[in-house]
Amino acid sequence: MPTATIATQDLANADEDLNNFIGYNLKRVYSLLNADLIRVLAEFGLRAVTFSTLSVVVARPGLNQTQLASILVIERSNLVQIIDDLATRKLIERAPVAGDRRRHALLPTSEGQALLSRAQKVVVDHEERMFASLHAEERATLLNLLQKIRSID
Amino acid sequence: MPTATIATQDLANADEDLNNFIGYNLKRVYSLLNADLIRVLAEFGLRAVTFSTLSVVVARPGLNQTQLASILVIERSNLVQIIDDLATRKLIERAPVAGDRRRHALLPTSEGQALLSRAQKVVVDHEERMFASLHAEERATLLNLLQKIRSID
DNA sequence: TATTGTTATACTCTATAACTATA
DNA sequence: TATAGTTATAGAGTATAACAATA
Repeated sequence: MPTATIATQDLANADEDLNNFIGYNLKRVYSLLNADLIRVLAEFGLRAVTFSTLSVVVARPGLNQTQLASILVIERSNLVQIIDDLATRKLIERAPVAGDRRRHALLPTSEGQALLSRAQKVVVDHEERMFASLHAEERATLLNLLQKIRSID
Repeated sequence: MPTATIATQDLANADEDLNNFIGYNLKRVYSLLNADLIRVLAEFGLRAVTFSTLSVVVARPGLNQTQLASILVIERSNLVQIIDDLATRKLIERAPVAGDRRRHALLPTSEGQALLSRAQKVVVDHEERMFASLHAEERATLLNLLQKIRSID
């Protein structure tokens, strides 16, 4: 065996320095979650961002695109195709706003609300699976810690 | 004021449904962290993935690209340009492996080790800043919870 | 036949600049 | 002049297929 190779067992902890960083672990977890979320949302023809957008439109009907972009922290320009996607599928609609013809009030259709309801259940199941190694209190702690970090923003 | 508009104060919690999902909070935190990490690593001409790669090469000199790709969970094909980048800058080198001319043993240069040392300090500072709202025990808890979630993989 | 590194390519996500219509 | 929505575009990040060299 050549001297420059390394034993298989040593590979397990080869990223041990990185594992001390919260950010590295967070990215790895995010990648795992995201891959599974993409998979489960595909059933509904949704991506993570169209799911999020539909959620906010259902929760706050009447928002315009600038407000929505601000809430979800995405560029207005990138929101256009997201809204197009949802509107083409009749899940939301762009309604005219009285008094300002520049704006569109975004409203969910009943189909949009129904699809969101079904998708939410599947996302809850997805999280149940992904966080199976944590008990309820640990999940609550994790949620709380993440929200605390977000509070710096 | 048109009926379809919404009061400013209602915008604050417009993503309240999403905020019940750990995944949504995790993505938002990841985005915050990543933006700051990109900023601080730019000083060293590093990206997150070149920093990670350099870390593993320094920790485990002699790995080949297939092993490294497996450790970092990135495609071998995408690793090529990452290694090219680090090698061009003389931070690592591709050394021949005795007995297998297909493989390269990846070795850090002393410049690579020195740059990594300096970059690690800056990444520690970056995490210190980003997690300022958490005390030491909370940070340890967060790290532990994230590693538990990764254990399903 | 299988593996290693590589190239080419495509798709998603994200960021920026500039346009139009309206205010 | 400023704002809302839009278009175009470019840069990352990521995934897949196929190839040459070597095992």
